[in-house]
Amino acid sequence: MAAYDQIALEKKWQKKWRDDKIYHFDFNSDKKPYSIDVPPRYASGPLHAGHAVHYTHIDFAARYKRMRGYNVFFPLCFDVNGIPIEERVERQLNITRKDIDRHKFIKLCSEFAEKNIKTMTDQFAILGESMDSTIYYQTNAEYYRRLTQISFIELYDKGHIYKGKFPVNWCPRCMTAMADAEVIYTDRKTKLNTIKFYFKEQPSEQIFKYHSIGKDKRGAYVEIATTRPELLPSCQIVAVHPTDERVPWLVDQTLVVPIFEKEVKIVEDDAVDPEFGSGIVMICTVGDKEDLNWVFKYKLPIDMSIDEEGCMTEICQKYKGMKIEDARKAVIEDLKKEDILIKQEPLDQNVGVCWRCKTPVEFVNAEQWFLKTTDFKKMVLKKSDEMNWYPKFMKIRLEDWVNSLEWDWVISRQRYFATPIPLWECKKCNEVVLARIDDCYVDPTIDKPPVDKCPKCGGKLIGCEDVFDTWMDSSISPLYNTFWHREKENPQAFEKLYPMSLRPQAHDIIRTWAFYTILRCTLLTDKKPFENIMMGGFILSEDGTPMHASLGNVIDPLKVINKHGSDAFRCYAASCALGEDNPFRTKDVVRGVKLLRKIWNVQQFIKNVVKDKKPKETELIDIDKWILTKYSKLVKKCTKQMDKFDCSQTMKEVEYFLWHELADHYIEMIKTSIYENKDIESIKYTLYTIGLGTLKLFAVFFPHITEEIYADFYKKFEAAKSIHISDWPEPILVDKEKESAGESVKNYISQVRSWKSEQGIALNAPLESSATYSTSNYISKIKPSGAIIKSTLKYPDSHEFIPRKPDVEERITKVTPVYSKIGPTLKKDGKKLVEWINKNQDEIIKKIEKKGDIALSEISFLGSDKKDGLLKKGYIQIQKDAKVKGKKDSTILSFDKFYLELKEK
RNA sequence: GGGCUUAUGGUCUAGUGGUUAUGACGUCGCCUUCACACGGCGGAGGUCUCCGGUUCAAAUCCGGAUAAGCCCA
Repeated sequence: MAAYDQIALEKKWQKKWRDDKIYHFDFNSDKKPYSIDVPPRYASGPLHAGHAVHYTHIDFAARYKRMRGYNVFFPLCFDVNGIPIEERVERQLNITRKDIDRHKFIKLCSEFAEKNIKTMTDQFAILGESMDSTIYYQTNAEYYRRLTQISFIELYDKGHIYKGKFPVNWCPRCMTAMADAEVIYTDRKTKLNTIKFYFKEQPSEQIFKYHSIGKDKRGAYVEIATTRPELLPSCQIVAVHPTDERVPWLVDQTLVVPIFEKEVKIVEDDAVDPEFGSGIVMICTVGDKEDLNWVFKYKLPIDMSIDEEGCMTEICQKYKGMKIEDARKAVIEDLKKEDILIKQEPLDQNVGVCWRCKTPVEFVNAEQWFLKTTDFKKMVLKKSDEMNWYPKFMKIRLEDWVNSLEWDWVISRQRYFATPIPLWECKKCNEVVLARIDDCYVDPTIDKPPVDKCPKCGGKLIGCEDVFDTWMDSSISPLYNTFWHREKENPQAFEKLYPMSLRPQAHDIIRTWAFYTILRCTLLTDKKPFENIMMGGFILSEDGTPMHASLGNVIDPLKVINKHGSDAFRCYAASCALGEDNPFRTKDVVRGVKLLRKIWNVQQFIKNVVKDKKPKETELIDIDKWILTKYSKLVKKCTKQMDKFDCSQTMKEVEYFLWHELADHYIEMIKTSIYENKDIESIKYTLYTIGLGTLKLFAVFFPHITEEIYADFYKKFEAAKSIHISDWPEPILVDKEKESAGESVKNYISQVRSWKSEQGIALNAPLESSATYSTSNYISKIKPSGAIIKSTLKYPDSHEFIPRKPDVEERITKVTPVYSKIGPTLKKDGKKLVEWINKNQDEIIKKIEKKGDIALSEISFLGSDKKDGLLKKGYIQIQKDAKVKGKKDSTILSFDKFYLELKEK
């Protein structure tokens, strides 16, 4: 027997596949293309087990389609722009991007990413992913960024881009916009100030019975608690929770903001925490993230109290120009003087600060570029309807997102490591000059504009320093993959490849990657970007928490693979249901190891039986027709399931078939025939066909071991040089009669085996059984396989199969109702009948033993005069005594559907 | 707070209205059998999260509750 070393054979094949270019996408092929819009892996670090599972799922689809005869486009790609990489570089070197030269910083980011790309490329190979590395891209390359820029220029020309103001996180000390990821939260002690907001008009007297509402010489007021009194000038509304008992008195009333004398309305809103302060809160533009939601919900004006330098703005009147902290002190002093401050209490607060300098983060208004999205909701929904979603419910998430859109997409970022926005602006009149499409890729911070000076006023043109949101790059991946605007490289490719066949992705980025891709690609091409979209779920850690680097619970797939092998890891991956969250289980990998060994052993058996000649189709014995029918049904089912990307179910089915139907039943049954060289041609043909077929079904999941077995045995008889470019198996035959006969033989053997086990008789011990009795129908099913039954169960050769009842006294022990028959026909009466059957057991048994059945007309409440009986109608099932008397010198055992006569010892 | 999803033996999981709920891991018992003891055969182990409803019949359909996951620019 060949030695089995999973780890060694995996290494061998990974190298060979690379050398032989097995997974090559052929641009000149006549085969139908199947193009996969692979998620470009983000280059901020190596893969963890979650990523590994996700890409393995994509690989299953790629391998399946390849075996189905498609020319599979499965690129290797990486996403290499944006904040997380910048952030990691900054943290590693403990600098900010503003500390060093812009282009030097970009280079550091790029070097950091390249290192990770190299690691991940190796990881993909080790995982056995069948990507074609000759179709490669990374999103920070000029060839890719060029397309991002061209897409922007086209969208600009179509009028979908505009410039506007939008609040952004801002560190007043570093003087820079910040991404959410750069904001960290720390606990801080601050003061909660309770302030009087006077009513504009005197409210009804009844209101004063409630808490936090008062009256002084200046009039009636409500108490509002705030930690940020310096934001009073940008207070826009005041809100209470809808269940608050004061709602009827407060909502729609007008209050006057102290000091600034601004009038604001009171609204009711779920988002108010009734436990905080007085339960009445002021909403300012814009103090924190929550305020931003209010802004869009109530369409509030974005008047800012704080500017980019952390100073108070124009609207703060006499506080204008003060630093935030100074302004707060001054406002509190003034409130005290006016007797408007009721109290100050210490408060523990969780506040967002700049990760580096720990200064509290503010929101400031910044000039931003927008891509219109709210105008295209219907278009996106229509395109998403034109795609097949797997699983379907994921589409609802996209729809809900699209329907909830309230503002357009801010596509500019004040960052460095990303695609530059390809435009220049006039210093004097703000006129925008776009780059020429032919000049892209351009970097306006280095490159000259296409015209020397402003075409409108002759002013100086300044290169745009903003860059694009990373999603601007990744959301045109279908356009890059299909050679959009790259006709020179490959003139027919776009026509041939767009829309792409499959978008695989994870469900957490539906609102980003899926949405933006559908939006942009449709705006640019009028067609949907892909036909099918497959959503992977999350891989949780062993303890059930989601796997995140920050939680410290990530599992390194290479550690698992070094110990158990990639195929075993892929077995775990295959067991993860599509679209659902799956906890990682080392146990499941170990189970994979067992399955692989089983596959290996079964295949060794087949090889030893079939030997060195490919078996020809021949006259088949019953048992072969049985297993071939089951196998053919398996192939059909697997094909159907794989078409729906249901890998977990497919692997389960193949595994069950191989391990139980084939190994435990079929092989056990035919062993003696092989040793005795009986029916050998039929068996060889069956073993070869099913051996190769199941190996192919498994090849999608376990590329290494299947290739090894294929190369070692089947390849010399088959055309394909690798199992992975061989054809997906076809059903061989479906013979319902023989299938049912085979099932009877299987059940017969398994029942007698169980009985032997119960009796403590070794399974291979001889059993002195002289005859099997049953109905002629049953006997005709199992008798042709009599030799197999005898040899498997170790009966003597003289054992007979007799088509009649043995000479026994039968006794009915129980009559049970058959609900599936009674219910649908009798409906409400069915309940009574069931009750009656269970109550009158003895009577029913007696009658049946006497007359054979009970007529429905005998059961009074049914009111039936029909002659049909309970048994005839199938309303009841009879259970018989397991122990029956036999003839002299013998015992007769009763099994389900047959009797077995044993010689008395 | 909103949307979507999930809840099944100790653990993970299949389950498509039909009453005895699938399989794996673990566990217990038996069996060296010539592909495999990392194997085979068998057993024990379940109020199908909870509360209502629809139905002759609900793990399954509907409503509500609870808990968990993802997303909410």
